[in-house]
Amino acid sequence: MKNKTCIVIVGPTAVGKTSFAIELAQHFGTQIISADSRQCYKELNIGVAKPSSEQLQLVTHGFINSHSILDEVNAKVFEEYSLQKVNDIFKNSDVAVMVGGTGLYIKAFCEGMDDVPVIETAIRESIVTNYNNGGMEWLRDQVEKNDPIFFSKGETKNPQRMMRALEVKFSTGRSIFDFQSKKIKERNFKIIKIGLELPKEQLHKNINNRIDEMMKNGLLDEVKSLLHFKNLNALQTVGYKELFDHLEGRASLENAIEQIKINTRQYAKRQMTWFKKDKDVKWVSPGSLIFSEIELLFN
RNA sequence: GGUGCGGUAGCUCAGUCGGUAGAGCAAAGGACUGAAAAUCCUUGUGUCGGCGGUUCGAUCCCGCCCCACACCA
Repeated sequence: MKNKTCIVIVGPTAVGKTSFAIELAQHFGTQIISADSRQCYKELNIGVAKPSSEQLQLVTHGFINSHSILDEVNAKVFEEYSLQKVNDIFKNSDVAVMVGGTGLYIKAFCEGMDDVPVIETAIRESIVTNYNNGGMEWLRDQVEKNDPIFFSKGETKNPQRMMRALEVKFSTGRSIFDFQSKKIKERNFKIIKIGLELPKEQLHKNINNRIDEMMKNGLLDEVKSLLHFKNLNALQTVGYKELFDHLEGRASLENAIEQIKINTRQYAKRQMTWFKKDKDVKWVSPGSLIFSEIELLFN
């Protein structure tokens, strides 16, 4: 019998996850683990809608400001980080709260990633360089030659997936599909998933308001200070990439802001596509759920 | 008032040497096990500005009108 429970709060950006999770954590007297692929970077603040310093003082948050944009962060890193963190929390509490919008990270935490050996950076870099020079033609050619299994079953129009397949093949001699067991890892605690949902019009209103707020709070200055790092993976981020375009003369400020709003809506849509597929999620509208109802879900 | 250039999908525009039309973006839906706020896939009927004329047939040619922009007066 599992006597520990992690409540996982999911939902699209700007739906109200942060404050909901804080209230929940306070109610249970516990801590929060963020599951957000951008809020973990200490250099990114306004544009990633990080909890305020006041909020961070109310409840201890893991995976917030825990990494640098220079670090390599990915789903596997998150799995290891979050499992350790949740077990720390369980030493003092029966309940932990996870909140975030990065579906893959939450999946990694709940179900685990298959173990693939770490790839040498030299291998990865040479693939990226070759792809930049040779394009999709080179990539498809290499995948067809080196990993026919992936070539027949994988996404052969998706450069990121193909590069991943290639680096695994070059590094281990095996197809990435060999490593993918599709087995769900057993966790020694119970997981409850709650999805926050709003009507689309309301969500879009929240998104627009939030972005206008970010601009008032100085997002442009924050982005300016990060211009040198624009090629880092951590800065392939909505709110930053569009303002880089503006700072480098490819877009007016007005158009850049409009583009942030569009890209954020599209991001929210992708998040909903991901979370709606997860049948374990219990959907509620923010503010409508009483904590005692959540306790009922424990059994 | 005159001349010129336009008026085609929500937006920007292409096109049909006359046989009722298509790209990009947006939008909608979806996928996604080490970049995931990333990456990728699928989906295009719209009085082709209005009214007439020519024609078997007009969004395309002709006439008039309306609207926008530019220049000249």
